Amino acid sequence: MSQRQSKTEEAGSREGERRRTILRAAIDVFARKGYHGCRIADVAREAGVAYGLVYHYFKNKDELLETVVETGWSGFISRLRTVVEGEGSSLEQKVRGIADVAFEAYRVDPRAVKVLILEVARSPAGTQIVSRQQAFLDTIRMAADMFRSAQATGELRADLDPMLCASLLVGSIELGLTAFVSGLMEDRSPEALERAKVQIAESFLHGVLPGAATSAEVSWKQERSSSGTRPKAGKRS
Amino acid sequence: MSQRQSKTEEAGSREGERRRTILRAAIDVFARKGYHGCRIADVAREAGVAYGLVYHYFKNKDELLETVVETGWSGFISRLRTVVEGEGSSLEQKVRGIADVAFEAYRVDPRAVKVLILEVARSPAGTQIVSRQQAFLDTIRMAADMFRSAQATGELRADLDPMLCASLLVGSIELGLTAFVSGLMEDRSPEALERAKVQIAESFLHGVLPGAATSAEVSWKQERSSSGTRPKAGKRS
Amino acid sequence: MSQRQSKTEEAGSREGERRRTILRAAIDVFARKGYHGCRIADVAREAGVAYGLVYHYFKNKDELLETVVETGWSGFISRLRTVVEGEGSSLEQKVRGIADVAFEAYRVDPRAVKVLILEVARSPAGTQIVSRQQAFLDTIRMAADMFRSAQATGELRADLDPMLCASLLVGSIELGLTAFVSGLMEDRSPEALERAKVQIAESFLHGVLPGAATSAEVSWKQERSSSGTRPKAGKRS
Amino acid sequence: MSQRQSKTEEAGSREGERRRTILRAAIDVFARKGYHGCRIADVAREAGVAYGLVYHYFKNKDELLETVVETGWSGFISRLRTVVEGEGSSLEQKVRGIADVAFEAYRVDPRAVKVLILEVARSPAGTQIVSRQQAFLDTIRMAADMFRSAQATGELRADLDPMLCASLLVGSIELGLTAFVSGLMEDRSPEALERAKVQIAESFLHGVLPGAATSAEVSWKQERSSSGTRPKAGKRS
DNA sequence: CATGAATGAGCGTTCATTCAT
DNA sequence: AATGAATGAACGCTCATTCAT
Repeated sequence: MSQRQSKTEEAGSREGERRRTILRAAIDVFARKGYHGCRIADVAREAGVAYGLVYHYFKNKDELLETVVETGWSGFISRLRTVVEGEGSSLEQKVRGIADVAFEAYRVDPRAVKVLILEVARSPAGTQIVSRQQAFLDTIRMAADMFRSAQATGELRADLDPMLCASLLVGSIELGLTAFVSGLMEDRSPEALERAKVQIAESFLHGVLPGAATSAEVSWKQERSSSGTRPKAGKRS
Repeated sequence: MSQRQSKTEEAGSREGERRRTILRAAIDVFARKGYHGCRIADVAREAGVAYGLVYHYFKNKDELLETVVETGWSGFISRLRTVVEGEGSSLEQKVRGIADVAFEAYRVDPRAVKVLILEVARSPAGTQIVSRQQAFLDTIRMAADMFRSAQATGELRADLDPMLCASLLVGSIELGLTAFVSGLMEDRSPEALERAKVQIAESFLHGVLPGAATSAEVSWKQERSSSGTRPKAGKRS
Repeated sequence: MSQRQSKTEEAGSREGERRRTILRAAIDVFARKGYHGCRIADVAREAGVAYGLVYHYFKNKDELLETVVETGWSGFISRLRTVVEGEGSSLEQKVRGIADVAFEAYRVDPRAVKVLILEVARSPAGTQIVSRQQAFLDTIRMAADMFRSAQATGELRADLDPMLCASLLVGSIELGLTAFVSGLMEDRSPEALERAKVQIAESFLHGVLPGAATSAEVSWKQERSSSGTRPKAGKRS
Repeated sequence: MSQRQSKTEEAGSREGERRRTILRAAIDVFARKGYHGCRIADVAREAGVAYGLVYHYFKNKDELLETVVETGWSGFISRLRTVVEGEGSSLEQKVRGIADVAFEAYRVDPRAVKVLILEVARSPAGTQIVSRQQAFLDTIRMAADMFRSAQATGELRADLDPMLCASLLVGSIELGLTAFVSGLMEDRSPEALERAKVQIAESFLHGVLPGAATSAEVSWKQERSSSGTRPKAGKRS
């Protein structure tokens, strides 16, 4: 930001570059072979740096994963929080916002999402360093709080368990993304992603909201039912 | 059951007993520490047998997991298939049946379900022996087929992607179970499980079915709002 | 020898049969895969008996080899001793007799010879149980004694080291046999073996005897140049 | 040799130094306890390096032996080839040259020769990696070719099998060396070695050459009978 | 900072040997 | 005698981590 940076800052940015290279390599390798299935050497090779350099920037293999997770997760969480805490927006908008954030994260960096899903979301409690395990659960809790508040304002049916609603939403989104990650969905175009996002959000809302139809439902149904060739997607004819 | 068993059966059952003991121990240990986080010694200790005996019954650590998975999965899948292929039952019934099977499996053997979820459903493709990875995807595909057929008969809205519907259903159930597995749900009583199951199925159906209310919805809502003792659950044989 | 055998002897012979079966299997397996390269299970399978039975007849794996060696070697050594100590026979006759014994042993049981050569003749001193190592060296020493005596009677040139003579003879015979064992000699017919035996003996005698030609040399040369049917071999009982 | 070495050479020699240290240790340990009788830990301890370093330089235990063999054997074979293909030298000279090479190799590094003899020359075919088994057989084949050529020029009697001649020569030399390796020969002084070498070569030549006496025989006999360091066998004064 | 050689604990697997039946 | 399940020490190999340069 300032015109001149101190030496430390310059070094920091240069150092940061290396650090980021390694982090990037770690994400790719973790996504490809999994945390347990790869060696530090794989990360170093992928990053094009010397073996030992990884240990200059990261205390150990675990911290490497920890950092990958925190980096990826913190951005995700903060964006999520912005959506969830958004004053003046309805539950509907918030739910759609959550789906937006998740699918956008996947669009921007699918491999990072894969790592977050595979290595963070699940994996035995015993092995887990607290922060990792917590990260994922916190997301669900955050959503649960949102649903609890919505119940207080009457936006959500009172007979539903907020924690379960959160699990359903997150589970739907996660397995929706997993369908792409795993190759179950053959069409991985941006349009297909967009459609999936909408279906997930609308189905969920439809399932849990008190009223019959959501406000966005009309346009959604119209869009979907009017033509078979997606006249509006435009991009890839 | 019969008064006398043939020698083969006796021997078979005796040998099978040990084998099953080890398998059981493997499930518990895998559930507790994860496949990568445990050693063969842990399994042996848990089973109360000598180190080498594990290798008498299983070729190696991987085959041990493979067997755990196949054993647990095959029963699950066959029960699932029975539900999905059930002639004369509506989509609604099938969806509820799927939730029944999944939650019943969890009720009977939560640790086995945990292993199946953690070690099978996800984990890097590279490491995976085909059968493992496939097992989970096949489940989703089976559900997708079910939804495709339902679209043909008009039971499911034509504007939904069947594969995505399958992902949503499976994802909802899986994360619902994960909420219990991970401890997010504090109340793990049979009643709480039952409630969760119903909520998941109904929310999903609500979300994707063409009509406004499902046939079970009235009683469901009543049940929920009137008492916590499930006066009507009835189903469970 | 007697008309009736005691129970013990009968049992002994039945027991001996099993024992011999296992021993035979051990020889074959050792010959095929080597002592270190095979497991007790291999021997048991080859013999068609149960795993544990091997341990009824032999204390451990090492004793099994020990027994193979002693059995095979003792007969060989005693036949050798008969030849070497033969009163009234010349050095020439003794040397030819040694070659006879060795090649006959190979003709009768090539695999046993292979084991003796591979597992006994050589192998690091440290590992060796005394008897094994000694067996082979004793053979050489026996031959050395023979040569020493022959020097005393003037049958062998005085300027040769008897121990070395023994090594040469044994080495020639052994590598001659190895040529067959290893497949270097393509023609493994009895005639080819016979010819090899003669060449080895004659070349050795030629090389170390004082005189120009050995007494058998004329007939040998004639035999070689005239016909392949060994008109004179005669010896073989 | 040059005053300055390039960095690469320095590094190469430093890395090579460690590698050679381990190789040296492997030779010594293999010679002492045999390939099967020693553990990697023994090699590491002998070399004075950490366990894992062995695996830094060699892929596995087998490659370690393979390298020992190839290193030792290649030099031996190439020297042998020089002798065998030597233009203008007679069969006599070549045979003596072969003995020279073999005994010189033993003089320079008896333990390496021991390993080559024990672990390479013999050992069950199944276990053998091709190169090992082949190495030894190639040596015999090389000698066989030499003898075949000698027959064509009349230097060797036509009635002898060249392959067998090769086996005899190699066998004589090998067991001659074995006599030293195994301790059968008590006197292992350079002079004793020299005498053994001469006796082996002369006896062999005597045995297979067409003429009565070899050209070197006179001097050989004189040397043996005249010299003051052992007037007449006299055992070990 | 950068490199990669060096270290050694950890773990999967083998297999000789014992033992209950 | 015969069987094969049970035992556990032994050992090869991996790989996270440290260290000298």
